[in-house]
Amino acid sequence: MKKDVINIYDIAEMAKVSIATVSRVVNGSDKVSEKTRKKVMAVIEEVGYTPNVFAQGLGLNTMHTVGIIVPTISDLYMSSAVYYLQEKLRSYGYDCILSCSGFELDGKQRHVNMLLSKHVDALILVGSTYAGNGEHVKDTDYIREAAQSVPVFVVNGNVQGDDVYCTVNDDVKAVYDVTSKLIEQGRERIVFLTDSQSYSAIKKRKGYEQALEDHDIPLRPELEMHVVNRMHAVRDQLAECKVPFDAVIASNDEIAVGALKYAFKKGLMVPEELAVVGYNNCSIAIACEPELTSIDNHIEDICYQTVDRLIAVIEKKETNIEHKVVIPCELVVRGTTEF
Amino acid sequence: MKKDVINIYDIAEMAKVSIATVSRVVNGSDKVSEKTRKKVMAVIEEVGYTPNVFAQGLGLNTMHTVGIIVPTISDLYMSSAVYYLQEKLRSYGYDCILSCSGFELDGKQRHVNMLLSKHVDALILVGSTYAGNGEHVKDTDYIREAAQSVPVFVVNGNVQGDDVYCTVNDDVKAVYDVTSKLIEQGRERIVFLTDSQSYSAIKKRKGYEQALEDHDIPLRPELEMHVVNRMHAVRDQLAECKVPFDAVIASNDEIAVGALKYAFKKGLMVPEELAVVGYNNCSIAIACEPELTSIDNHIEDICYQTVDRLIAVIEKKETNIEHKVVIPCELVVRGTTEF
DNA sequence: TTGTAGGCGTTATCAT
DNA sequence: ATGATAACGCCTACAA
Repeated sequence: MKKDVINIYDIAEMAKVSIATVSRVVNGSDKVSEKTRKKVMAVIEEVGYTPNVFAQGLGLNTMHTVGIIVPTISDLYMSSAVYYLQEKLRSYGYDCILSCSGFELDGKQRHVNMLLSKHVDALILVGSTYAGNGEHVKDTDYIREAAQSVPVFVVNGNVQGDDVYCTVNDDVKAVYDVTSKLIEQGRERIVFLTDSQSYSAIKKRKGYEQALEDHDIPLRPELEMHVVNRMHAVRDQLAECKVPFDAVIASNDEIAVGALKYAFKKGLMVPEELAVVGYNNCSIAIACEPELTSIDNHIEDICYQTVDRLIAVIEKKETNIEHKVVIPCELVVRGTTEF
Repeated sequence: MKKDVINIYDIAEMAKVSIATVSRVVNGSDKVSEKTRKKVMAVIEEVGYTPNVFAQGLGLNTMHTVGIIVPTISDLYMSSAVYYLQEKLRSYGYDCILSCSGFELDGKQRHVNMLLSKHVDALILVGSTYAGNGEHVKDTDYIREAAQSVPVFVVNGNVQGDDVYCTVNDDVKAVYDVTSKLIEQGRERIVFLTDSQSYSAIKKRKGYEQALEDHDIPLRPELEMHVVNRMHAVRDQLAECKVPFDAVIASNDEIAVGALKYAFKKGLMVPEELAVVGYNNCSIAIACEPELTSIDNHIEDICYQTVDRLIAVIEKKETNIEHKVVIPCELVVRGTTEF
């Protein structure tokens, strides 16, 4: 019982004009008399004609679609990023094909190629995992290669290359500032927790280390811990830490809540005996008690910035688009610190 | 610096065969001699040829793409559903176009039509919001209309119609069972909290009311509260409740955590003085303290069921596909109840 | 202002 | 087993 698909010839016939004229009307050309336009529009409205996107795509080699790749969408940070991206893209008339690549290089490459073969107009990679860890430049070669076909935009990661555009947070400063605040309140044994070696994790660590140095506090390797991104795992890993500590800075809110659970289990007062700072300011930050002080990365701004530049590149063919835009973070103070 | 796009004619020329033969090789036809196949494949590999999807789409009228519509992706329930859906679809060689429609009828209709005009092979609507509230059958007419063009699959919602397929949870039973358990432990004043009038909210309420009735406990309208889906709002709304209560069943985990925050503010012991049960068993359920007893809806199963049937319908043209599949829920017991 | 015709890259139906 | 050719539906010079 499929609806009969009607095409431009049908409209042309019904309106007693040529298909060229119908095409002009549909595409808003000004070379059509008002009278014919009205006539054609009437027919189009009546039968509810929409141009066949495949045929359009074939000729123009674009379907007004951009590919969005995330490691996983099942994560509050990623999903809100995708939300803002697709909302903004849609406002410009673009659809998004979503693809979850996982965290492995192999998967990333495969998914990039799959989307390229779909002739998307641009590619957006969401998450600092796509920026590699800075050690092996080769790990991001596939991005530069993709950018030879289509402009690539990286959200929260920095990758250098022609036609590669990045939007990142000022993570170094954000962590530097909050670490300094903790130090100035007398905390000296501050734990830094992260679950990856990604671009943004590295920046956060840098801010942490820089703040310690600038306050003449020796770095203690035991306090920089690599953890698994699950709350209970973090709690248990902290319990095994041999040295005492009085504050925790985590690279995301889940990990921070893990630290909170550690405090709860140990019977430590938060924030008096242990201060905790999270990252991303997602809804988990207000689900716990006390509620979590967290660094908000203004993901909405990042996404809008990204899409605006994307449109400028692919539609207006603007050539002087910034390759790297930095969005500031904001410290949202709640109950797990004494700020 | 775009890469030169090479097409089937180029391959044909380089391999000294006709385009028809190239097409056969690409599509794995068995009417090609092993020798020519080798020859053509060699050329294809060498130059890295991939068929133009637009041209394929134009001829076959499909691009192996399904449209997924969610009210918002920025929600743990929706995002994990989308994760499982797209993962499974991709394993079958299908891509997904994602679309966030909001909760209003108007937006839903618009987004459905937009995806239809993209000639997706099927449509998946995620969330019971698409099932209407059961009062106005007209509210789901747009779904039946869409199903005239393409099969429609509803995740967690029940809509009747030709070529409309639904996968839902056994919400009535899940809530009935947990309510009964609470009653059997001596709780008599059980609050039921929901933020919508959706299909699944209605089923949950039904389970709640049925359990009370079966245990000869009078329904109290004051205890069935409609709340805003934000933790602090729930907390404050509960604080204004005039009648006492000793248990809360919430239609999602955020709302349940709101109840937890109410207890914390009032200084009530959980679960001794107030038991709390959430729904969806998302990561928020383990972020709070005590951790939340929650009803797990096995969203992974729902999604896999959905995609399996989708493939059966659109590829194998099977005709005896179940229009409604029910997946059981599972009660995950944690610290907010005395089960 | 309007119409004609060629091209976009496949797939599929014929012949051969 | 292979090749020639007609769709598929649209856009857009170029002609009128």
